[in-house]
Amino acid sequence: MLDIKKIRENPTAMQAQLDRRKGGFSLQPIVELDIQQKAIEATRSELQARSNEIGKTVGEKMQAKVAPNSPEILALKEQGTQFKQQLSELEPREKEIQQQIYSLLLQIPNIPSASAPDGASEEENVEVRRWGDEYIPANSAELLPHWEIGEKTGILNFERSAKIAQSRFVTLFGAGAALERALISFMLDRQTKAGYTEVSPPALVNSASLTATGQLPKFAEESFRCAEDDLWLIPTAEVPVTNLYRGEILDSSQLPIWHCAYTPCFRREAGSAGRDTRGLIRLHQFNKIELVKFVHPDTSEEEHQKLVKDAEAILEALQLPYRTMELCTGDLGANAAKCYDLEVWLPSAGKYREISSCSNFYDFQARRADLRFRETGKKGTQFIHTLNGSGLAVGRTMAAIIENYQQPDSTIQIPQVLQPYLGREIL
RNA sequence: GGAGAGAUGGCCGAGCGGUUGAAGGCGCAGCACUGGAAAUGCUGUUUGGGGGAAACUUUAACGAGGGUUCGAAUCCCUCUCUCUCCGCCA
Repeated sequence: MLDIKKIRENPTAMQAQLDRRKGGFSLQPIVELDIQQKAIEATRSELQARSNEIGKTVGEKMQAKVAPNSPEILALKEQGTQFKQQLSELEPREKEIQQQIYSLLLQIPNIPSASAPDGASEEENVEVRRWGDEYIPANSAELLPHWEIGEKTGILNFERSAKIAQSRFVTLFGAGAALERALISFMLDRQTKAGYTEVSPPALVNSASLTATGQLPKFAEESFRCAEDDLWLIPTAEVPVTNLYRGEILDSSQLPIWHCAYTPCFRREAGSAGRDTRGLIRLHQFNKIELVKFVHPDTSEEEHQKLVKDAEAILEALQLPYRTMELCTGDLGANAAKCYDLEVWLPSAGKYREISSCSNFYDFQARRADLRFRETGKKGTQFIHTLNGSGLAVGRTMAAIIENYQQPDSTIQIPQVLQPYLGREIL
């Protein structure tokens, strides 16, 4: 959520920054409602002051043993009733306008960081680095996509999963299931060593949580919902973990807080019919290790760079070729101010595919989540900066391993760092 | 799921219709005392909105939302959460 004060103070500058996104978001209606709201508030507050005064006076008279039904008191009561009547017209109007402002604000995306590159679409994302050798075998006919290898070796099963659930679900068998478990352990071990505190949060969250991180109201159709209970299946651990400190005021000495979490993630993939229908790339349920940071605003740029490094470290340890892309304003998610995507090399497709998205939200989520901190010993509060990134998506990592480590005989070599976890070298 | 109890400031805890943003204690910060500390004493110590350069001022908030009243932390209703007992169940 954007800062209404900043919008009020400098609407044109804010609008110009917002327009770097395209999409035609207008602050104008908010500005107008805000003016109305302030006018009503001034009147209401004045009326309330006078009404409070009467209440006080009556109290004083009663203490002084003035008879409750004396003309003096009755006159005051009458006045009070009149104020109350006036207030009862103003109050609902003010609330209504406040509600309108709030719901409009909830729909406005974040202002892109000054350093985010301008651009219209993903075409204009900027490659910041590339690591490892793209695996292109001499005889590319031998090269199989991961789902074919997976089905051949029996470690992935999509058909039976469709029977028990729907399409876009997978069941892992035997060494496949073990490989996933190994990856989860490896990633968590690695990130805990890097300084993140592991948490294991609920996988169902309420609407308030989804609103705080920015999935609601705009992306309701992307999440699975348990309507009876006002609970939703989490689309990412970002939601429960970021909400951990919602509504709290932390002390600056507690910052930064770094968490990593392994959770299943659930997405309806409503807008992606026909895309990535095979394999592990786009499932309704997948596992992910998420990194979430709560930091002092002064350090958030630096913390962001470190977070990207922590995600990249996993790919490097697994010896998977990748590139790091900085998203342009046209491809930036609605909540992010700045974002790097890590893309892993998938030989069967002959291209890089997103495997981690590392975002800095600045105070956008914190404002929605009322997530503040106080500088030790000082007065007043500020909003925390929140950041997160995948470290990494487990299914996509499996796909990348299967494809990049496939042997001519359709077996899969196990990356060295995973061998201690699996107790084998070949799968 | 049934029955009961409860939710107050960073924490503990009083208040149960009248000038209470809220006694008291703890904690924390500053000052005094001290060679330094402990102990002691004094002072301060919630947040949001509006106005103001500031001092300050006004308004709101005692789990959340409604209601009664001139006036609500205190009374009524709904919801959420916590605890105890019973039932059910991984």
